[in-house]
Amino acid sequence: MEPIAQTPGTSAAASRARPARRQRNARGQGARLTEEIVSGAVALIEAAGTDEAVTLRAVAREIGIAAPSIYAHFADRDAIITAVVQRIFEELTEAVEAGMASADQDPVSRLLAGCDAYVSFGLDHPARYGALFSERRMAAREHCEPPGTGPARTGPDGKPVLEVGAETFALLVRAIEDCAEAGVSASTDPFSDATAVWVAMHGTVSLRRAEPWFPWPDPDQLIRGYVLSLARVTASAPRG
Amino acid sequence: MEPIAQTPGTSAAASRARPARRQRNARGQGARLTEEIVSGAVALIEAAGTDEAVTLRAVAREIGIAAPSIYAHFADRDAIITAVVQRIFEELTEAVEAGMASADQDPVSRLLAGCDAYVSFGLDHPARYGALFSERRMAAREHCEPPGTGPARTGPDGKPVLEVGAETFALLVRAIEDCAEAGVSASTDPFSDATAVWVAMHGTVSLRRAEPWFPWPDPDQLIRGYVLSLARVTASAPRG
DNA sequence: TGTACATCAGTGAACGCGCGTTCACTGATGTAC
DNA sequence: TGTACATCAGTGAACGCGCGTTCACTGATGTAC
Repeated sequence: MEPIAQTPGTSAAASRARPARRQRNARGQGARLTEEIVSGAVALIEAAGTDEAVTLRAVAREIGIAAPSIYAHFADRDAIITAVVQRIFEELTEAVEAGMASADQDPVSRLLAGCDAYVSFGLDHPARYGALFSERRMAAREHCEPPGTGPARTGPDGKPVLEVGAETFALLVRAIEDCAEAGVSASTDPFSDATAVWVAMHGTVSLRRAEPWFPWPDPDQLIRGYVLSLARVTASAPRG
Repeated sequence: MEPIAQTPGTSAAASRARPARRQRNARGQGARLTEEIVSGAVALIEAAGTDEAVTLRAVAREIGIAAPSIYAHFADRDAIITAVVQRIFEELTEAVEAGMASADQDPVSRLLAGCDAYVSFGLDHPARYGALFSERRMAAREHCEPPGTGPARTGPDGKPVLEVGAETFALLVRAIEDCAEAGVSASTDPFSDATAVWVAMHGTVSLRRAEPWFPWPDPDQLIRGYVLSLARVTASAPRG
């Protein structure tokens, strides 16, 4: 019997039978394990509902390697968390882009669809979303950048550079700009108005998760009401 | 030399010299330690910036007792967290009440002052505020109430009963009701509008804490803009 | 007023656990000659 | 084509730590007689 390539652990129920010795990656493919470590960490977050579950040993167990093997790919636990947050922000950005792409072409519909996708991502994947703004993630960031790096850095376009979640926020700004250019929003400062919309969406997701017993209104209605108002939309979207 | 009564540890810098044997509480005063445990836990949260710092041993160290002594007062760690959250919500309610009390008598001023106090509490005490909505607190709640307790419970007045933070939220609802009754708000559903304001305030505090590098606008202006709009205030406040 | 005793408010040692991290190592894969 | 060797991609045992929790205990405080 020849050894059979083992699918990397996709079960976060780590208490199953210890998997057989994993087949090692081929010569130049060591970086593949880097991705598996991140995926394993995300699986743990999803299973436990919190990024507190991401420990070196738990991740190693999850993907069927020995714990010290991680050190060849990440300096420490915080580095894993940082990579996980980047991965999840990419997923969030993709979700928002997909939502916008599936909407009608008019800018208000696209804005609403994007916001709807953001909130839906947060409500459908509360553990993932929570990891984006968790205390552990903040602790991980502190390791990366020493204090006194200076205030908001600005990019080549003169606008402030967002460190994480930049792409996601940029989609929102752009969507409001499109509305303003199309004459269906009175926004004169899309960046500020996008900030307001972001605050409302994050508050919605975050509070709903923290207070599930509260009689929350339907998120769709809420989003529609908030977003249209905060993005200063003047013309109603084509169909309801 | 007689033993000197020791002030309960108010220093969260737990690495100081081990305090002398603490003087025990008098006969019927055992409950006093219950309060000290909660205070010690809050001090740890304040010092570490997160409620992850609240462990039985750390709390015991903080207030100068042996770890097992806690079991006479709390069933486990989650029970401490639950008590801490109650304590902090009381503080938040007091802060909002104090803010409202210091404002002018007109209802819009009182509403704005209350909201300002809420946001200020969150920004000035991020660790405390964070504990109110943390993942650990959610985990603690799960222990308390078994699933299937049913949906939103209603109190004697027929309104849904908020489990934690009920008083704080009630202040907000009342403030909007007062505006509506005084004819300076078009709100026909103060509960829903208070929910909207709550979401905006929580989003503001929560995101600011998670993304300190972002070029956030002045919180006062933001609150004023959000609250007046979301609470459907029709008349402007007396001065600025 | 004196004394035996119950109670209260804790203590100290110990358990088993999972954790981050280190260290020396293994053994398959590719490469130089 | 064969063989010695370097490299890569990991492993396994062990460390010291802080944790939640248990257990038997201590010793001051109050109370009954």
